[in-house]
Amino acid sequence: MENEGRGLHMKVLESLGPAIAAGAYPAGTVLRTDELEHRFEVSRTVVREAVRVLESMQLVESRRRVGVTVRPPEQWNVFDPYVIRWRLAGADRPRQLRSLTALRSAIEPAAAALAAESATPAQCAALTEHALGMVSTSRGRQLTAYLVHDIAFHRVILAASGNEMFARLGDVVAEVLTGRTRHHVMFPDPDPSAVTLHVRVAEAVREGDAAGAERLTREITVGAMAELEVLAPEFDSEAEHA
Amino acid sequence: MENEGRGLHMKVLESLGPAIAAGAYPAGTVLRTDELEHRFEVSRTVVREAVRVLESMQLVESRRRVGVTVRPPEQWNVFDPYVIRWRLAGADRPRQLRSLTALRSAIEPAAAALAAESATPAQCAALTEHALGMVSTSRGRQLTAYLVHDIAFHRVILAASGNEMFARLGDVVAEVLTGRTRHHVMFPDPDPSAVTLHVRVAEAVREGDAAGAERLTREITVGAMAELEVLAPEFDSEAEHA
DNA sequence: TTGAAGCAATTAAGTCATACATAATCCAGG
DNA sequence: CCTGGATTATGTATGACTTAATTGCTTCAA
Repeated sequence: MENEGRGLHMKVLESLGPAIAAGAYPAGTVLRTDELEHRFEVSRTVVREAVRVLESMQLVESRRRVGVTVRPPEQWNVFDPYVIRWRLAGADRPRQLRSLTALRSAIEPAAAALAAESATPAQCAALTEHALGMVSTSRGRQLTAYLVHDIAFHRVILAASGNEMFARLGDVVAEVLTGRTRHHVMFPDPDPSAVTLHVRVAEAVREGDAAGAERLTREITVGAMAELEVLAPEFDSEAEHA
Repeated sequence: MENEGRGLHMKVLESLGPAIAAGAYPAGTVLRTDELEHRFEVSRTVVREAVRVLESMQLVESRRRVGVTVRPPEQWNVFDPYVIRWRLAGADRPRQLRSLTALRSAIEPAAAALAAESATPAQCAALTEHALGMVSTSRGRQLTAYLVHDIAFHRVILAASGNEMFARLGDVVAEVLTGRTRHHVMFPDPDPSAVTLHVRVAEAVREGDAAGAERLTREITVGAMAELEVLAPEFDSEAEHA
């Protein structure tokens, strides 16, 4: 997701989006377009295009005579990749990480079960390759190399499920895994039992053992949630529905 | 989701979006903006805004000197509510319905388990109310009334999970349930066993029985998938990864 | 002859500024 | 309390200009 300078409206978007997602503008805040064009020193055209995109993400609502109103967080398109990334970069990162990990826990076991039934030989090979890659990089602070294999592994599982929506969550999982490594919400060395589980998932998928693949993958995601509890317990699960 | 005439760019969006989602423009097709403004008889401003939104959905990519290129379906934001609705209205509705039902099967049991642990009394009451409503409308071709309760029931489960991402899928589930009723991909009268399951889920959630709520909800979603197999078997599950 | 590198023309999107239209909101005036 | 114009910020249209990428031509070298 390398959307840098591609267009001036992107500049505005990459500035306003994260700010809104971080809660810098409480729900109900109104932004006037002429204020924005002055603030970012761009033309009306550019501001409007940025606003239209924010509107499509349900972050804001634009109404005549009143302005661009920030919508309450419950209405945001929390599945939009941009919104996910912006929120992960912002203040409520812990809660976001919890939500995403719970999502993973629900999706990945199901994806693994489907993958066991329909993965191609090439996908099985890739799975084994990355699982072994995780084994060989799990010691000696090779976190970056480990992360690459970890992400690739989960991407293959999701893609091999044959379900386009599961497959699309590959980016999300990548963000989560990258995020927890980059922000050190992870032990210096990966949990050895997690590494073993990945190897066993690869085996189960290759052997067409759907139930096994599902169960083992569930163990992985349960572990991920537990890890989150230990390392970032600043929020209680119950606290989410305000 | 009642986005009617709200803005001219919406008109363009509601025309171009469904067309692209339906595959009317194969991946790689280039649309020139001046052609679009002529076709829809609107100004550049309007066309550009619509294109920006389509771009944020990853349906198209706009590049200088080349035009607005339609992206391959694998890159689309298939979680975007608009994209979901457009695809459900289009040609590959059966496949879309399969993907979404598989998604439900993964999410809803997990949501029910969480709901059993954190649902408020009000939410438990709503659950019971809608489950009973389903019972009382399950006979005599009261499909519309039944649908209202069915949607509400699943919405409450997802909301009561306390996970914002699960909660956001309420609209998606509503679309699926509405779609299968409206397009008659459903028997004249709902399956009695499904109705009973909803009542039992409501009980399990009320009693805080997470495992039970999860298992019963899984039975509901498995039933939904089976129903789909029977009534719309035009595609094979395996056929999805081209 | 071929082909690779470089350069200039072309083209369509990107940006800006201005003018005008439209629909909510606000505020008298009844 | 209701009504109706004044107000105001977004919505739309248009013309002029900028920018970057593609095309294709030219040139030079192997």
